[in-house]
Amino acid sequence: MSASHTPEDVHDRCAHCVGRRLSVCSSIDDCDLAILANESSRMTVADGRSFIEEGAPANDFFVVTGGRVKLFTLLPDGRRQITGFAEGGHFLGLAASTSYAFGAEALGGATLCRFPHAGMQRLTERFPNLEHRLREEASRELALMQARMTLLGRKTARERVATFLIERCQHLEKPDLSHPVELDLPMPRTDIADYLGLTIETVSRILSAFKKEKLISIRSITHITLLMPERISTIAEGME
Amino acid sequence: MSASHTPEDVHDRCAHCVGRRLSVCSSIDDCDLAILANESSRMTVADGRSFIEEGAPANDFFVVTGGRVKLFTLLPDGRRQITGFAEGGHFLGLAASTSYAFGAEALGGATLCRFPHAGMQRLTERFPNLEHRLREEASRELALMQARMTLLGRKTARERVATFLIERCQHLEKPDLSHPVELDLPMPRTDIADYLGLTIETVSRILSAFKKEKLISIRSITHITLLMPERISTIAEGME
DNA sequence: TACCAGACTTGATTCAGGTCAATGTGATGG
DNA sequence: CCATCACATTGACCTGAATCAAGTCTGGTA
Repeated sequence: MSASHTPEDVHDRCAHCVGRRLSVCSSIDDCDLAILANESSRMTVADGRSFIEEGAPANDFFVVTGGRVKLFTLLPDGRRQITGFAEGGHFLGLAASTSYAFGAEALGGATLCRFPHAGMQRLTERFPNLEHRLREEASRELALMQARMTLLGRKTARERVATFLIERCQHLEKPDLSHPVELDLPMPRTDIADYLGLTIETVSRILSAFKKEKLISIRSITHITLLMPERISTIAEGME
Repeated sequence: MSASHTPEDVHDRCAHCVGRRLSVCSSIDDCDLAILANESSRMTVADGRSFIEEGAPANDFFVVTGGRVKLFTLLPDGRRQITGFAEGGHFLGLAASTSYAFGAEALGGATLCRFPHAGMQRLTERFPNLEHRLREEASRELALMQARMTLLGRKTARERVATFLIERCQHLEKPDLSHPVELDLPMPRTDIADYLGLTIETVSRILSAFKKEKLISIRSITHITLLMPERISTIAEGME
């Protein structure tokens, strides 16, 4: 235990963390939380600041404990593919062997919990269930990526934007497509475009088209209401 | 031990399998091979036959022990995205929660080793290292998918085809881009197109263009020689 | 040897989405 | 309250890849 924390402090840090509810940390018993806390450290990242460099040696895992981050890969000439957005509870760093396969930066400020690989290994040795939980996390991510590859390889711009809107719905606590849904889109259009493999102009045009078709209403740049979520979902699946 | 196999048989089945060298099975000691064999069963799949149905309950893992398979997802109207090709040693089935996130079928005939989830769980309980190995496998796959998303979202047709050719090189035993490389492309153009998010016409045209530019020579439909692998690699990275 | 079917290539044309260029909007600070 | 700046929208035009439509090649078979 460090000089700056009593065991109580350390225990509490993990006990009240979103990761405790949502992430891999749930596989550790209350009584062992101090061990978990001792292998991890908190950090905050300011808006737009990068905390994982693509290609850098992969030394840490991260859990997003607050705010949002974006994950991306770059081509040498600067073209960017955003491979995902992550928020509270999301586990980061599995897509890496010796070096990270992606970069990551905060989207409007984020807090993270960092687990050095060595510490994580001590944890998995002590709590075998954690290793299983990590694999589950990787599996979930793999399944998502299958869908995203289909989006990028085979869907039209309209279908991509519709899929994005529906995805956002499903990140809400009670996803329900049978009634209008209010969405907050915290990322700029550039990020949406780079996530969907489109340009900002195309994203903008399609949102405008959806508005004209009364599928959505745009209350402000970040605040969109899906008026007919089920129709949008149909478009998203390419069945329109 | 079953009626049809002596323990020796069972042991040998795993001992001489490519999975033993290349796949997750390498995390189990020689002396325990019989246990591994007892939790798995061999199967062969004829060319074009499907053995994983997208959306079906995920009950098994598979190791490719011979031949090749293709993995894909479908849209309701039949558009297809091939998410990967797998050959000897490849572990399949991690991209699934309760149901498979992808379909799989043999490409020119394949042999597989099937591990029911229940049996795999018994194995991971007995051999904790195996669970770690599964996670590594998932991480490797995740890293590959990052690159594939960038290809599908941000690369031009020319860059995609070049990337595909270079990827094929790297599947050879001694990848070396400093000299001409002979490649065998066992998949039809349709599969290449569905893998790259293009049409067969575009794939065909670009291969023809590469031929005209003396970057490759096409000895037969399946047999291509990369004359200037490093130039192709440069194109693949978008730096041409 | 000729025929056929399926896979591939090539060419002509179209079109979805990109590019380039204004214009609009809304938050911040003087 | 206006100027500024970054971001978003809209419009005109262009282009890379899709689509549509012939050919061509290959291997199997009779």
